Amino acid sequence: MFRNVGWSFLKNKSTILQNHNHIAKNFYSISTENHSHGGFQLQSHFISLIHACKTTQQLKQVHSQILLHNLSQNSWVITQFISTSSSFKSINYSISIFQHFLHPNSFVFNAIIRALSDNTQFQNSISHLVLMLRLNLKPDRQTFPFVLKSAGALFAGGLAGALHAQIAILGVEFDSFVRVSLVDMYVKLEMLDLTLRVFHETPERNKLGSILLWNVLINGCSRAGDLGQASELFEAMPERNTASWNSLINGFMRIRDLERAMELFFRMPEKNVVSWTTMLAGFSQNGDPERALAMFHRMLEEGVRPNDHTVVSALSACTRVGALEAGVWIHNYVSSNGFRLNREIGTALVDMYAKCGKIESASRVFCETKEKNLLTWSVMIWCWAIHGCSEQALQCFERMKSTGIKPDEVVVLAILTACSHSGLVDQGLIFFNSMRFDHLIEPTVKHYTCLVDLFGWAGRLEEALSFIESMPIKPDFVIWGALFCACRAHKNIKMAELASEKIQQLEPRHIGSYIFLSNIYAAVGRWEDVERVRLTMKNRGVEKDPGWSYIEVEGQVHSFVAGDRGHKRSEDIYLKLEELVLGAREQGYMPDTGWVLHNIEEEEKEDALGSHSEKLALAFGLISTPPGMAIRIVKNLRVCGDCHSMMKYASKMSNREIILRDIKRFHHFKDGACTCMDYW
DNA sequence: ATAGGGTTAG
Repeated sequence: MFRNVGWSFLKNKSTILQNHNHIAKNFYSISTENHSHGGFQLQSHFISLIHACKTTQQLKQVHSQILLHNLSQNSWVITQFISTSSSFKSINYSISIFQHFLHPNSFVFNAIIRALSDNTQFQNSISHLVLMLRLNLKPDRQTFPFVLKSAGALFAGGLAGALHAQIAILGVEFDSFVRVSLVDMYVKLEMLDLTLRVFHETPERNKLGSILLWNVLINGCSRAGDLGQASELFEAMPERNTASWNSLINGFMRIRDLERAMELFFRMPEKNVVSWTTMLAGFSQNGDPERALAMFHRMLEEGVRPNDHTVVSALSACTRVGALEAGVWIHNYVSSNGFRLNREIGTALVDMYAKCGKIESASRVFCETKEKNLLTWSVMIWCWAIHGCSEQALQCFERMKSTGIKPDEVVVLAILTACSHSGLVDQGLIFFNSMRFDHLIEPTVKHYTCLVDLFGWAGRLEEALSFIESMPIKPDFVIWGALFCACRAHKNIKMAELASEKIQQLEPRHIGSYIFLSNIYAAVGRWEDVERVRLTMKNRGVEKDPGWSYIEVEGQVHSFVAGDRGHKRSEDIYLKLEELVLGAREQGYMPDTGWVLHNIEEEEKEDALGSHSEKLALAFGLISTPPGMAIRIVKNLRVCGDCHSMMKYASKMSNREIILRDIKRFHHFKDGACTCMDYW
């Protein structure tokens, strides 16, 4: 009878309460909590049984015994049960046990609130605090740390004050655990002034043992980018541990001060896996994936075992530079060192393979990854999209929806991108409208840009323009840039000039606007206008984006900038390049000087077009890999049109596949053609 | 007689 009484919390809370009161009146006397000596022994016996369980399977066997021995209403046993199944990530099992418990006391509530918080059901954990208060049960010092963690994780700023007040009312404000959690919640909510206020109100703050409080605070200052204050606190604190150092290092990494971060890292007395991971992730995020990977190998040499975070960060570094071999090495390392292919690692591997040009391997790992969330699906769909595989992207999207996952604005953006790369105008419009009206997602400027690409690719320029003009939000320079690219591809100079004007109004110092304008003049051979733009740009001192290309050869990543002569095989590279140009000319290649503005400074020093970073990487790839082997190049900007054309010739002449990733998409060159169909 | 807080990632 007891077992059949379930609580469905989320559906109707007032029914729950009526249920509870009814049950309380009628069945309280049959409570099986047993205070006799024999009952205590039985209870202890089951608690040790629960603690001995290693899997949910075993736990379920103990559960059936608990039911047989009439202990399913014993709060001591049930508390242990909830915590243990939660630690096995079987949160639904924890919830079910809780729901079959008729008169939960504060211990049982604390257990479920903690379990929900530990299993990222933050909203639900707060709902249980509310329920607890409704049942007139007093939350205590054991309740709040988890509730506060949930509020921080939910970024629920509106809750902060109410929880703080409740804590004060219940008189647990100065419990050290509650205190740390309170400070940490304000940190997560990015309320630095309140964080500091709570810290300064803490009487114990200068005593030994308050290290956590200081660490949380240093982390808060680091997140807020106030490294001056973080450093001061670090110096002033009564004692330090590895986490203190780690938090400060992370802060310097966040403000891109690699030197200070490194200095601290080398100076710290003891490094743990977090220290190494923080450095690795910091290098990777600050555009130095090579040093990031070096960190990974160094930590292995030092015998530090990486954890999931480390692996994800290392894979992300590979992804940035297209280091396929390094990525495969990490994949092997993970498989043979007892790492589980969980959601985080699975997603990172999918991203790595796809962005290194191995879309089939990405798809395989995606299938092997059993735990998928919205992010996992988004990454896969996004990858199909940038590879121009719109059919797979659309299929994947439908499969995602059929598993019950609701699309968000990011995944819709991926789908629209897929449509625009394949000219699926009508299909794209259907998704766009479905996003707004079925899923009630408000489109962002990025979605509108995608639609402009969509019309543009299909050559429907008038529709693209009227679409921009009818947008409910103000068009930015990126969207005009999209229109501009469409005009260039379809040689509509009048509309291109309009777009270019808009771009220059919105972003007068942005190099893109000059490049755009120069490109369009070059496309129709108005060379004096090209020169005029170049001079304007020079006079205004517009800085160029440094363009670089990466290529991995034998597990080693080589990077090139335009006009680069720093590589040790530089001479051979330029010889090969000359040979390529000559060969291509015989086949009809003409240097497309409309693209020189990409590297205006080098133009003065070098033969600008001829030494773009992607061409150097290509030449190096050709001379340093065996014939027939595919060449993979990663470029940080959009590939230049002249290089794009050269790649086509090169793929034909060398009889090789060239896989080039630029900032926007993948280009697969084969037999003189590219999968992007010359529109990107 | 039940029990707990911070640092790294996509």
